[in-house]
Amino acid sequence: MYSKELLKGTLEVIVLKLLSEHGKMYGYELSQKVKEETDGKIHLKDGSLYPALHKMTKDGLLTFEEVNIGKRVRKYYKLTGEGEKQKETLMDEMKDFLQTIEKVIFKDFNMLPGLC
Amino acid sequence: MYSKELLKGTLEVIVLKLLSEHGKMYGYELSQKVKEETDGKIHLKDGSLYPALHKMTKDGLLTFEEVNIGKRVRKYYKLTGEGEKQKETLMDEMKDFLQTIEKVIFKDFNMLPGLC
DNA sequence: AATAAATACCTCGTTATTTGATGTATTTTA
DNA sequence: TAAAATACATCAAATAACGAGGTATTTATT
Repeated sequence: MYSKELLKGTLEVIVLKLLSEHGKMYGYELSQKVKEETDGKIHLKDGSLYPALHKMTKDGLLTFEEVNIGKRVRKYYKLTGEGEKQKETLMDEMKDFLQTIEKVIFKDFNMLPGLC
Repeated sequence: MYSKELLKGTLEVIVLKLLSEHGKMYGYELSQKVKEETDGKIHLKDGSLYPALHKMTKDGLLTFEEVNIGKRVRKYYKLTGEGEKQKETLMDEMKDFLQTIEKVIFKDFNMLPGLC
């Protein structure tokens, strides 16, 4: 696991990206997906994820619908138009950020060839 | 400039890397160097940098010597042995982190393959 | 059948880093 | 000579993620 400070600012863009990719997902599914895709290196924890989903909904980036699964209720989230725009913005920012960090810290490596 | 959250957790590793590279540097010099190397995209601000240098010194990662330049005093910082070790640790962590973020957010990026 | 583990949501006080504001003082440039 | 750059410093405020705690259902294990 990474120091939590490093993760700051990554939660929102990760959620937006995954929802953009998969159409609709519920909270628990998002956390499982991220854990799976990062080999357990990134955890979207309950205490971070649910408040973030609520905030993003309040900010107009997401909407949700409740679906009954037996006696449980799942909240499926999806992007709004604004959420889609924000996804683009944050991904551009993230890409630029990764490249800048790579340059200043790893200038003698080429660790992120996919971002060229 | 990046959303300030993204920069969290990057300050320490940046300082350690630059000091490792240049032997000894003073605060103002560090901030100028980072600004220069990132085309102004990353600012180590006074309010962040000086407290961080003090903390890292307290933590045994840095030592400093004061040098008189006319009537001014510059504090030249350099890495301790522990600081060198911490540099390695944080660089490894950062590299892993960047690659993980790239994987989860930019996995389908293969635009401009000829420019790599 | 009983129990543990996994699923699925939630809240809220604590924590830690960065920032912005503010300050002092010297040296260089216009 | 005034402005800009150099060079250090402190501290209250902001804020995002976390940990701890909670409720409840479903599935797997013993």
